[in-house]
Amino acid sequence: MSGHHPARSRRSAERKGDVRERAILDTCEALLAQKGYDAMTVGDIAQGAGITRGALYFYFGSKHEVVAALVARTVEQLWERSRATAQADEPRRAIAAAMQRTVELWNEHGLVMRTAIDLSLTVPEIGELWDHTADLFITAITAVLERAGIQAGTEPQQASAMARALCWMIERTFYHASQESREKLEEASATCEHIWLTSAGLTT
Amino acid sequence: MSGHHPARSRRSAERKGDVRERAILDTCEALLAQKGYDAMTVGDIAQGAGITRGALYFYFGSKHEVVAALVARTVEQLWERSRATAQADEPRRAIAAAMQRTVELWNEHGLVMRTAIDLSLTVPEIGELWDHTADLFITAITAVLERAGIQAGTEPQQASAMARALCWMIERTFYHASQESREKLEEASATCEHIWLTSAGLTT
DNA sequence: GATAAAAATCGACACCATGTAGACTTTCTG
DNA sequence: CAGAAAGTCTACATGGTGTCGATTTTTATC
Repeated sequence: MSGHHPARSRRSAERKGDVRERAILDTCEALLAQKGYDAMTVGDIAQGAGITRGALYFYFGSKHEVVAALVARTVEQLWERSRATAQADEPRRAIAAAMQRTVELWNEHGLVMRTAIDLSLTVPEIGELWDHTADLFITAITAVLERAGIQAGTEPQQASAMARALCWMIERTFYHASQESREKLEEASATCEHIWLTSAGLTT
Repeated sequence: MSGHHPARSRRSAERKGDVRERAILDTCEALLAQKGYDAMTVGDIAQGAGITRGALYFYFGSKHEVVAALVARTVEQLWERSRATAQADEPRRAIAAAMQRTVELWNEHGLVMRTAIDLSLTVPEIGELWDHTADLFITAITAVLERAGIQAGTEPQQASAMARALCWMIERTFYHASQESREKLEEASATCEHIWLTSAGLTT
């Protein structure tokens, strides 16, 4: 809109391709919601993004790469938010906060997160992304458990192993609940929080 | 070989097709282990079973149907064994027994169970099979929790919801552990058992 | 054990999605 | 404005799925 400013503003740091690339990922996300991964064809994505299949392959080498990039984009947001969250807090409070944050994550990005989980096996790159994400959560949970007095260590009944199991519990429970409704998610969250608290020995 | 017995033994209650069908499922299971679902082609399965693709389609309508039948075959074994297990027992003992049984299940059928989970989304028939299986487990866990004194009901902190979360925890934890090694599975089992016990209020 | 129906098998084909290749057009850059 | 880089297109090659009709084998029956 009416850019009457001097030369410098001409800076097109934003290549046309950057816009297209974003459009592709956006379309991919939308189609994922509409038809699911298998039914979604590369042609569909291209069409949605306003180009042909051939052009799409200029940006991504395969259907897998497209969705991997989508997962990467989403997961990076999660990481940023995780990093931004100070987690030095009293255990009970930390657990409540973590669950609250997780509900938000699944509400906002449930679709892509479910897709990431579903494709972890099929698309190695996505598998790594998701494993890394899980590790972040496991580390965080481990820290809370230890601060709550659970013995540190990797034996079956020590913090590390318990955190892993709790992480998978949350992942799977939210995976299912987020497919149903926000209410189910809230309930699932409450249940997971309760089990986490109990496991941490924080039974009131 | 030299069947000099009377007429009756001639009973071919076993159609040739029954043998083939079994061969197809066996081959499918083997290939699943070798190359995974995506890489495994219908031609591969047919070849392994000693027939051509065309012949395979006489038995099953699609690749999906083949693997769904394989899952069904496996899952029916689980159900039988579940039914055979008397579960009226003191909670602590019941939990230990259940986990023991679950380890055996995953040791024997881990591959097919993982496949079932992976394809639950893609193949509706498999999804139903697995949902039903999960329900059996959830019901069983619920019963144990209630007998251990957890309040019955479906609110977030009551037996039913907790059982669901615990079930998913076990599913996911075993899913990952069974991909690694038997030792990991044992450890995972111990961890899950510990969390289950704690959640049931049976903390020694 | 001959025979007709049913069961099983095959090979060829149509279809569709993926990914590749090369020519062409637009956009940047000096 | 000219050349390079970025972006786009159409056409094609490949490979896997599922269908079809013809054909052979098995099974039941007399």
